[in-house]
Amino acid sequence: MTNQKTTRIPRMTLSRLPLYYRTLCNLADEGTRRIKSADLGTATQVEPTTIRRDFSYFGELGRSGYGYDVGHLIRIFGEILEVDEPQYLALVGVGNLGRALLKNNFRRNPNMAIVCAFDADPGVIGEEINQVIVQPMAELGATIASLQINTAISTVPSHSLQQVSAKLVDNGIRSILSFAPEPVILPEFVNMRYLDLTSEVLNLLLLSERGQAAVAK
Amino acid sequence: MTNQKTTRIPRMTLSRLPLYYRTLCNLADEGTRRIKSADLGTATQVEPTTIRRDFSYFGELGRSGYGYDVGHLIRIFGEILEVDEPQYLALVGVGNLGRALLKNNFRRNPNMAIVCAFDADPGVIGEEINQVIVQPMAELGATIASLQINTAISTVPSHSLQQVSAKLVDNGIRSILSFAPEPVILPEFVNMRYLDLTSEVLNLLLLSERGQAAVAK
DNA sequence: CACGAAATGTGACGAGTTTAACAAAACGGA
DNA sequence: TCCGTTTTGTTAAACTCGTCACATTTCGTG
Ligand SMILES: NC(=O)c1ccc[n+]([C@@H]2O[C@H](COP(=O)([O-])OP(=O)(O)OC[C@H]3O[C@@H](n4cnc5c(N)ncnc54)[C@H](O)[C@@H]3O)[C@@H](O)[C@H]2O)c1
Ligand SMILES: NC(=O)c1ccc[n+]([C@@H]2O[C@H](COP(=O)([O-])OP(=O)(O)OC[C@H]3O[C@@H](n4cnc5c(N)ncnc54)[C@H](O)[C@@H]3O)[C@@H](O)[C@H]2O)c1
Repeated sequence: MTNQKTTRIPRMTLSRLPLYYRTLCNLADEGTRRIKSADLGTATQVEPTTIRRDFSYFGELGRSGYGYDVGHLIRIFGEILEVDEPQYLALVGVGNLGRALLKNNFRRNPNMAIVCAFDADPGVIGEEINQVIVQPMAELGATIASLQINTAISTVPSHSLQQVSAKLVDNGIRSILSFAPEPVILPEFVNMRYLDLTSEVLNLLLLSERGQAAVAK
Repeated sequence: MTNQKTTRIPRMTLSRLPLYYRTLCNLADEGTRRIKSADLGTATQVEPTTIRRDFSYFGELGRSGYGYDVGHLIRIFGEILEVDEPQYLALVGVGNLGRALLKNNFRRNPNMAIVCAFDADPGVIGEEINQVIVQPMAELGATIASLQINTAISTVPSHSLQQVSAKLVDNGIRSILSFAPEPVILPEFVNMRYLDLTSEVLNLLLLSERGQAAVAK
């Protein structure tokens, strides 16, 4: 467990990588070959200094007086984000939100896809959405084992989350993204992440009121 | 730079308020009258010390040797979050995601609701979803003016975001939550917030790989 | 009413993160 | 090739946030 040789990359830097990657891909699509931190800063709304520091954790990616090569950055970040490695996901809870995710199914990311879906409601089981057939919960274990999936998205209601996530973990899932804000108790090795749409809206409203005076950067 | 004007409330504290509020409401529903930071900590998965520090920014809300009065906390936080003030929202882009938001429509928060929806697709316009009729973009200005709305959710694709958000701002919207990760250029007084589901999943995968190589160099 | 128990509110510290400032490096035109 | 300009990578300082530790306050009971 003494894992000291790997250069430790700050959590905040890692969390900005997807943003950088996506923005760079857009720029490349528009034909942009090179970019300087200042311009990438206006595109991403991140301070140029922060961008340069972030990039520096992955080596000397740029050239002074020139900037960064967009293609090179995309290659490097794509490798770190493992966008080439197919990332298969399971979905539990095919309601309003689950259905939306399934219909879109990350169509812009060819290597990321929900490949199986589960629900407890007999009225939904068997339905085919975007080439994925909704399966009963009883088949969850066998399916994710055979597909070797270790990451799941949960769009079940709060009151089912504890039970559902425990079942997911029992069957080998190690990372869960939940859209229900219910805190759950799980083994420490499980990576649980919440995405509460209601809180996001509340935060938007909060920050827009109070941040008024103080945001003088 | 002596910025000791109002007691500035840390951003992280504010972002936890919705979690506290919801948890406290659940506790109240179950009949809990009082709570100590330790128990609220296990319920929210937040360190008790952090909870006490957070609460302290809003005054001395608790009593030593006793804990906090649940009803009192709910009142205080409800006021800060303005849950009593109805928060009406506009939605633009009634696709997969927009439809899901509209169908659910924050049903657990009685004072927060999407009250109007807009789309450019004639095939969607006129459709009624959860008592909201999808309107054409041409009516956006008049509708949000008459309803006095200043906050919007955008679920239009990336390539439409700049155009759509500019139109929203022109018509009085001051806060936007976008599900498309496209950076846009808007006046400074606009509060723009992104919620990129793809990035969220990538982050989940990235963080779960801590301990494995991936970033060695 | 007094006293041990319980729980809060906060000074202090440290880890993590952002930002300003600048020296060094590389570009590109003459 | 030379030189002013541009832009990076990084050092150091500022800032934010979470947690320890504990003095303080209040509870609840004998
Ligand atoms: N859709 C939104 O706009 C929105 C907004 C805020 C929060 N949320 C949260 O997202 C979550 C999902 O929202 P939704 O609108 O899709 O809800 P939904 O009710 O439409 O869908 C939930 C699905 O989960 C299934 N389910 C329930 N219990 C289950 C179990 N034990 N095992 C397997 N499947 C089970 C149900 O059959 C249903 O299909 C909810 O927790 C909700 O609070 C949604
Ligand atoms: N649904 C997902 O799982 C998912 C995942 C990751 C990202 N996203 C992002 O969320 C956004 C919405 O996703 P979706 O699946 O709902 O897409 P969608 O294509 O189903 O819906 C988009 C809607 O916006 C409308 N629209 C397009 N241009 C418009 C314009 N100029 N004015 C008004 N309306 C316009 C369309 O008519 C359509 O109804 C996309 O940017 C997508 O990249 C979605």
